[in-house]
Amino acid sequence: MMQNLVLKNITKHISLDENETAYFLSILKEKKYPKRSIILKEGEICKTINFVQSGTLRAFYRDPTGKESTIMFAISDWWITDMACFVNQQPAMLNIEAIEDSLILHLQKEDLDDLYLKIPKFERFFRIIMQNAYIREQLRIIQNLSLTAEQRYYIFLEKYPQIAKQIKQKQIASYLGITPEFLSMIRAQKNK
Amino acid sequence: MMQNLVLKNITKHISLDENETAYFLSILKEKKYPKRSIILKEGEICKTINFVQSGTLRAFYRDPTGKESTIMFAISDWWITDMACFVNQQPAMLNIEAIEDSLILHLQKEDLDDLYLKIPKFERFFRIIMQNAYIREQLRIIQNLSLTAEQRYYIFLEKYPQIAKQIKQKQIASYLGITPEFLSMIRAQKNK
DNA sequence: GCGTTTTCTTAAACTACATTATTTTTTTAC
DNA sequence: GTAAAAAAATAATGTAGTTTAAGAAAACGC
Repeated sequence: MMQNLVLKNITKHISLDENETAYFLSILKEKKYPKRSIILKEGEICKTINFVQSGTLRAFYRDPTGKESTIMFAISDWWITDMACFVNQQPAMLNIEAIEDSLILHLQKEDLDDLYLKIPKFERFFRIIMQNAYIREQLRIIQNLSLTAEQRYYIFLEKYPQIAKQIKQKQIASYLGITPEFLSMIRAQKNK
Repeated sequence: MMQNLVLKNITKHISLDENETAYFLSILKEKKYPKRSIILKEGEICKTINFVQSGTLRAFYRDPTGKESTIMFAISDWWITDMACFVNQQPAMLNIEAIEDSLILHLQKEDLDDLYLKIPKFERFFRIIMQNAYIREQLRIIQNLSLTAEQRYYIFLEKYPQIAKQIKQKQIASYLGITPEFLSMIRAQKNK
């Protein structure tokens, strides 16, 4: 079960033989996180990139006044980390929390660096993962610059119906960059 | 000269032998773009990823009302394309224009796909390029969500002083997601 | 070098969204 | 199941940034 999902994720982009599969699985560390627990806390060094086997995670930035901005959600079959912190092994800007009970596979920085050398196909795999992440973030920037909050809300609902079902409205609001009160107003409009 | 800059850019992350270098250079196509000329037009298929050897490019989205949002600038030593369009060979969302006379090296999609197979080290190279792009875009999202326009303006000036010197204020405004009039107000404040 | 076009500035009126406060609804903890 | 806590809704007031318009400054084309 554990193997299946992450291997299926990998083999969307590269194929692995038995040895490679065994080696890759051997460097993953599985860990359970109950709802509301913390996977990464700002200021800590982010040692792992994380695959969500089940559950839901949320990455958010907390500004000096305490205001939270949700940077991304990750559900089953997604990879998530504070990439800046992970790559450069610097203190994390982001917090990552479980918003449902979650089962996470951790891949350590050193193990990933080794993996790139031992099985260079993983360069390809993560090249594609990074490429997709870049494309996603750039599209989000375009939308944040050119659309109203209301338009962004309905696009979010369409694009991530699964996630929308699982999370609080205030978390959607903090992803859209608006207050929960204003999101409430947007939703009230709909029924006019 | 041409070789030097792009090779220097590549060898920051991977090393190439003579044959590899020659092959890589052979698939690049150099082209001059005078100021105000168009490298990519929305709706076209984006066939190349582009290295700026000299000059300055701007990628922007034009919404249905004609309002422009600048997505990125690229100066000497940067890679730029409409990545979503390039990767999936779909019609471009973005326009890319030269805002100075520019000398560009084009790398075609098919040639890059071949390159990944012939010299897999380039998977690593572009993995790192994509990773950095992702990190940059994510930081921009964090800043757009958590900072005021004024704060974003001064961060832009600090982070990209080179670019700031070369471009029009209205282009900075459209990168920050504000009107040129409001940027003028911000700048006027400073002198109080 | 000069007329034309584009960019920048200033200012008044406007709007999308924030803030604060109160009430209602939903979720959580035991 | 129930009390307490958190989330959502509603509404009044406030503000960061927009719009429109007009004049001044800078850049451009020939």
